[in-house]
Amino acid sequence: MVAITIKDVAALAGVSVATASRVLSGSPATSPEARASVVAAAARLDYRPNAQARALRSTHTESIGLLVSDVRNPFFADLAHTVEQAALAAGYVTLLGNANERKEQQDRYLDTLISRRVDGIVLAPLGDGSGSIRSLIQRKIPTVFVDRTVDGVDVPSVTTDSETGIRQAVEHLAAAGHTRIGYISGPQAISTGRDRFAAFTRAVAEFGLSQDPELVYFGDFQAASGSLGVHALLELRQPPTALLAADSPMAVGAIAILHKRGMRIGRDVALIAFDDIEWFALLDPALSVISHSVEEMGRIAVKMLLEVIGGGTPESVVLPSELIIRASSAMPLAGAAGATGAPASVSPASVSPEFVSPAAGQSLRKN
Amino acid sequence: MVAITIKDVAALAGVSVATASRVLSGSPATSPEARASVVAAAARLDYRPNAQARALRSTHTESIGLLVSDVRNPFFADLAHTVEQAALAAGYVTLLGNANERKEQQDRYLDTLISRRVDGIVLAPLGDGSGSIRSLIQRKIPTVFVDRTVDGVDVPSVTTDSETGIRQAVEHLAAAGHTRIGYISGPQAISTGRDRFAAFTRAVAEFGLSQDPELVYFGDFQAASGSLGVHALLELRQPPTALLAADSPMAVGAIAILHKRGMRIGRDVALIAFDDIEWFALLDPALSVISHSVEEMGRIAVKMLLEVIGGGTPESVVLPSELIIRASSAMPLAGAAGATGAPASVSPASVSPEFVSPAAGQSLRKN
DNA sequence: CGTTTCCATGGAAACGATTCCACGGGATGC
DNA sequence: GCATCCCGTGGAATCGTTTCCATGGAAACG
Repeated sequence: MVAITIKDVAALAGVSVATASRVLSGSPATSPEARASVVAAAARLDYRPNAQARALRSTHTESIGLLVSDVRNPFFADLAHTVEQAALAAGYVTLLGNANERKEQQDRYLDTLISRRVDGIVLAPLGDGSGSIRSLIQRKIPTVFVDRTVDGVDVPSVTTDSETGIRQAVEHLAAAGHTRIGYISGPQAISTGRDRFAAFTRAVAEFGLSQDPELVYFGDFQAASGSLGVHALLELRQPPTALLAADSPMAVGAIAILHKRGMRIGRDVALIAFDDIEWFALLDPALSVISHSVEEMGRIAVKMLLEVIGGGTPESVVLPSELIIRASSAMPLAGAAGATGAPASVSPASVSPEFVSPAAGQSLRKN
Repeated sequence: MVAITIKDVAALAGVSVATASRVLSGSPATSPEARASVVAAAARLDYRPNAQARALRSTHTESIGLLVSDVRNPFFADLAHTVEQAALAAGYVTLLGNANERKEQQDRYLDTLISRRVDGIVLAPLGDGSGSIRSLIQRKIPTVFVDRTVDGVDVPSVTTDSETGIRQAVEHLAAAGHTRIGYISGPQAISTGRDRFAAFTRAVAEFGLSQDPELVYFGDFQAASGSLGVHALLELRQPPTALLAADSPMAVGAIAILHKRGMRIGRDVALIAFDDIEWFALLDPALSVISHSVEEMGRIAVKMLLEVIGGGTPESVVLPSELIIRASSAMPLAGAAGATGAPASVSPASVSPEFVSPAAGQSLRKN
């Protein structure tokens, strides 16, 4: 770790450090000769400016922080990817942190991002406005929330309107004759967990389905709780005939346990997941999902953050969600009144043909 | 962004900055009274030390960099997670970068990590030893390679022994009567791409299977190329009866295109993927995989990096891989000589859906 | 030709922390 | 009771860079 400093460059180039600095940071007040020799010297020594020192003096770092709540959740992995690409295009490098759905870790990362003086932060927040989130606001560090919000904290955000998609899903299940829908909810400490649960509650009431509180299992947005949720719901005296999972990892956990119990998805039980993940369409039966655009969310979040950094105060954006019906929920409930009843007129938002076509519907052997 | 510095804390506490610094960094040479008042002042002002300034003076930052080649690849997402947890346990915070399988992005991230003076770097390298990797070595920045290596660059690494798993997979397919295995390879510019391809070539020769070079498609480890690969392989005059994908995203791409073409995995064509991803077992048929432990890889990588930071020179570690047989490859090739291993010279071209017997095993119909 | 303007340059201050060094006073040793 | 040691403390140097300010020489102008 032998350090090569700007002094070495200046010495080799035969100029002062001030001139070397000017050349290296592209100040116009330099002569061609100085420029040439400094550039040559820097290249020859493979000089890398010390970002700490640079950031200490000037107050921007050309970097942003992105703190997601779980990298292993494909939704956030995709989000990380799009945010990073968008930021790169704008000349910023993205430091990615993983809160792992834990408040202490979120606080810890937030602290390091703050003390590393990133120019701005894109955050999928967790918990309430206490702890490091409060500091973030007080310090007026440019921040935008993504996917989630925090009550009482006034920060521009990009979120999804869960209401529409969930309403469509419930409507669709009701039309297929389901009256008892099991809901695997996210935690109520997270805005998306609350919003989606509220939307579900309203939809169930609206379509006259069972409001039995036992039909709701509160998970933590991670896979294991999806398994536990299915387990609990299927043990009920009157188990649900359809399941709705509030995010994709919980859906994965749900599918795993359904397999293990020998339940056939799409026949013995319908399943719909919030979040559209590439390979959900590859499952057999393909999984019906409530889809929303990660790419757009990431792109807009970066755009908004740049606005905040530039001193603006952008309006929050709410992106739409929509139901995509595939085979996991396409079949009417066996023996249900629904097949003959009025709800048959319900027309779902969108059906992607390739996933419910006879080709995909052909029988595949299962192990 | 009003800055609260240690000066403010010292002033409020009524001590000098030197004393404040000592208290805040836990130096023993402080009096209880000083400690109390400084801590109180810091809390009251919500003081966060400026990491830049701190790192400028002391030469360590308590942070490591982790540069993965593709966050959206679940293998790397999992790796990121385990590395991050292991590092956190050791008191380091992890800055995650995503090279997106592109050398320029890798160089760019490496540069920023270097100039931010991380204490060490865990890198899944890309390309040859040129560019920023060279700088890394020259500067003697503690580094360990993970998953991949770079020829001619002497850095401790944690990798997987692809040979065993791939040999098992080929043996297994040969035993099932397959003679033409299509291989969807990774790029030859990446060590794992080369190693796995070489292992495949050797295994195919060893078991007397077709060495037709047309049976190999060179992809780029990303999903789209898996689709292209399947497409190309199935268009051959003599298409393969089994497919082996060198990583999981390409396997996903492969599955998608197989579905679209109406090919039934496990019956019309066998499929095995390198990398075990949680939900591969949830597919129907469940996917046979060559498995290796991400958790261990991440844990060991961090342990080795800490050793290097501490001045040691740990030995490189090679982790085992093993075949896990599931339904996607479990069925013997119809009309083949059988599972005894003697590969008969049955023309694979004769295999088409019509000839596949309704099958042993509990065949489940799908909706 | 003399004065002003311009501009590349170097010296030095500043950023916010850590840390070396010197100092003073209380406790200790003889 | 005097010299020594220890220890908490403050002043100041330091890390590597940017940037303000002064300088001096060349160009431009009258």
